[in-house]
Amino acid sequence: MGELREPLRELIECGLPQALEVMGERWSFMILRASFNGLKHFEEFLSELGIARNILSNRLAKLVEHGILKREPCADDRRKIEYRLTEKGLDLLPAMLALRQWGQKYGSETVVEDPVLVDERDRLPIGPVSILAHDGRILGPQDLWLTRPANLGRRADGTIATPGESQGVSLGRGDVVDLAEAKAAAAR
Amino acid sequence: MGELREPLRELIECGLPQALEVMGERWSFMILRASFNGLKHFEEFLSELGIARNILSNRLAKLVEHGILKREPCADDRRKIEYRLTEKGLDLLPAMLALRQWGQKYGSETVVEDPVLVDERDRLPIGPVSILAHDGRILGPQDLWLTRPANLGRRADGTIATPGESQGVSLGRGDVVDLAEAKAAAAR
DNA sequence: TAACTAGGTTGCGAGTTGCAACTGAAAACT
DNA sequence: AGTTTTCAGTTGCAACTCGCAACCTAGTTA
Repeated sequence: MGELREPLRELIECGLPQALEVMGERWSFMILRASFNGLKHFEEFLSELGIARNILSNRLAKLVEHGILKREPCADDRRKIEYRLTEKGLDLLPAMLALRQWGQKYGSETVVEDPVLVDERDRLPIGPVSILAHDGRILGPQDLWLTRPANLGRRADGTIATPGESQGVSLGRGDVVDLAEAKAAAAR
Repeated sequence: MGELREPLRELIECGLPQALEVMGERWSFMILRASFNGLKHFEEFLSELGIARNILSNRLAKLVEHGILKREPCADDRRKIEYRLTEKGLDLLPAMLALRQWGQKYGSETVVEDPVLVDERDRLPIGPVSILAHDGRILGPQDLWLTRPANLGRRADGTIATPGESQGVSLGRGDVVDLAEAKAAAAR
């Protein structure tokens, strides 16, 4: 594995900071979850989340500004405003579920009585949010490798994969990382 | 679909708040990513992330306290301390990747030259972080349904699935949510 | 011994957060 | 019509957190 160390460019350009700009704020994920749960109105969020009015107002405005929620006046009651998830907001579902599954796996209290997310086809609980290979295999840290776009492998049809497609994700730093080693180290 | 509305119990018990307690802090995810990138020492994080010393100190301590990183004095130089990911920390990889993929998908600048996460088997870029059904099918928002544990389906062998296993995830609120409807609404 | 390095801690100003009270418009009651 | 209630905000103020710079301490190097 060649030494691969780039001139340490700013890490601002890797997707994560952009995501955190909105979702890193203290209440954003809780509001997002409430939206996934079907809440739409200001006062609903307010009483459900126990957040301060001004913060909620501010957060909702930011989420709307970033295109995660959209703000529509209600037809039947013109005081009311509906905050609904956009496509962009719905796309945060994997991230939210991954976080929640992690929190649940390591959290102290497990409340089994709460409703459960199921596959509507067979009503069985969903599995863990997973990192998939291009062919659908589930990948763990030990299966991942960080490399330069130039060193990408070739697909069966001989075409070179481009990082942009299929959500190829940059880790943003010019270092080859052996996640398997990291995993081994974690095991002590 | 029966009306399903619980007495609005506190939402603190759903995994997400527990996750956010640590990872909701402003720099936690950036530090985590740096860890995945192989950074181990205080001064490395400091210069790489551009974070303030005191905040970094505080965040690292919290991450250690929550068992995401572990703090080990370096063998060869007893001034140095290594911060390494634990198993619990490694388990945050799907959440971090999901966030990053989202940020990259909707972010303005796409830097193609950055290194890319690949499947080490064939060196092809990884796919999107996905929500899987128990049988491995990839699920979208439209395939998900929120239900009570009592109404779970049965597996092929006739056993009733338990929410605890296979990362069944509670949304924490006693409301049945039709995510397909939400998706349709998002489309405008 | 002096200088340097790694990892913190402390003090200070600026920015955020939470709480409570107030506003202003639309709906509901009387 | 006139009062009250509801909805979604805004404003003022206290408490907390952040970022910056300076300082501190133990271990290493010259």
